[in-house]
Amino acid sequence: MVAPPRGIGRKSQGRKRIEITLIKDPARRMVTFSKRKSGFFKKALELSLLCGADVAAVVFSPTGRPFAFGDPSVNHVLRLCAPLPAGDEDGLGSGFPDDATDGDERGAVEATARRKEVAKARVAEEEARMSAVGEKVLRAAAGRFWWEADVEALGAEELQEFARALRRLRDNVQRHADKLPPAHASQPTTQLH
Amino acid sequence: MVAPPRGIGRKSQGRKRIEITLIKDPARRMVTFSKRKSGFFKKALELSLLCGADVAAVVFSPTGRPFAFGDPSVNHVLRLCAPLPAGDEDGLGSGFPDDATDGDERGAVEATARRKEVAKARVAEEEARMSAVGEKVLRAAAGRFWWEADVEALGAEELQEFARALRRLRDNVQRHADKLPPAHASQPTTQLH
DNA sequence: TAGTCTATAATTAGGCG
DNA sequence: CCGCCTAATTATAGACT
Repeated sequence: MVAPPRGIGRKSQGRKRIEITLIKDPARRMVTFSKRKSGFFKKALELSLLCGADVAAVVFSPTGRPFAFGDPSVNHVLRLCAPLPAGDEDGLGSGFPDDATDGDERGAVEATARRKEVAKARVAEEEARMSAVGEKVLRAAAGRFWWEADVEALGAEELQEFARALRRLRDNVQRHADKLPPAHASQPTTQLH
Repeated sequence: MVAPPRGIGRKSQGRKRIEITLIKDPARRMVTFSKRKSGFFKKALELSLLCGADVAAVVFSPTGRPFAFGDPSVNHVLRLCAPLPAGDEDGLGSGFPDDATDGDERGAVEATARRKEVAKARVAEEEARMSAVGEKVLRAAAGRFWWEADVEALGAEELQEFARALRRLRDNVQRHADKLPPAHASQPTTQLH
């Protein structure tokens, strides 16, 4: 625009702080979604370029539209998650919209079956492993509360895993503690659909 | 060199601009990766919270280590891509647990290395999952382990106390971790040699 | 629904412990 | 690797187009 508005010429108050909670107004929510989706994918791209990391991201808009980003491609990255012996469905490679600038693609169906299984297997193994550490901690806490467990009973590696888990959990708790106070307004992370 | 103002030394020169291209120095690259990965996942979380969108992201570090974020969970989001037809599609089953077979697209040596990384992946995924505030898959902790506590179900006061206990335990763990022999605890990244 | 613009909030490069 | 700190770079909420 050539001539900036005069009179009440307050062009912008600049960015305002907003609390990270579901935006009620659908319209504003979509605008924010659109902007942040762009920023999100941009971050994904920078991460892959700067660090040479493989990155894949899938996001469903509030209205259910799928968007995806992948470097080298979503399928490529997801394939890395599944070192499956059977290459039976090698013909996939196209199911996902591999660009951030798309919006109306469907049909990641073929590749999904595989991803689903892999994810399931991973979760199972991961839980088994963690439960091992968890049980050891509980054993070390015999009679007391788990948070009073005898840490010295853990090995170096277990200790590290344990510490990581704790840090994560603690941050998680902290995060919720900050925005819970408001009487009864808080709501679960996601509940759409 | 220009003599810096004597007296109190400047602690930092502040952020410097960098061009978005592969960072040569491995060490620096990993540092950047860690920081940006955090930021990236945080953006993913905010996007899901603000817009009630389902988001899933998988990232492989420069060393091949996998990290994932998912709200409500990676599996949940990916599942949205496949309405899972009535027909049986769970036939795969083989999973990847012990089938040493990997995508030999990278050679035997690297394959072995990757296997070790995959073992580590359990923890990474666990962390990512816990960081996803809306995690509902593991939510029904009835009979689960404390480390997957349903944070959202806690009241404000309980939350504070919980966080306090957590912090205390974490410090305790950290304290012991420092005393442990530098066996293999000092190299969390687990190089693939 | 997607660009533009502005002022400000948020992220983060580089250093240190 | 994690956390903290500082200062500069980015990302963006809000308002329009």
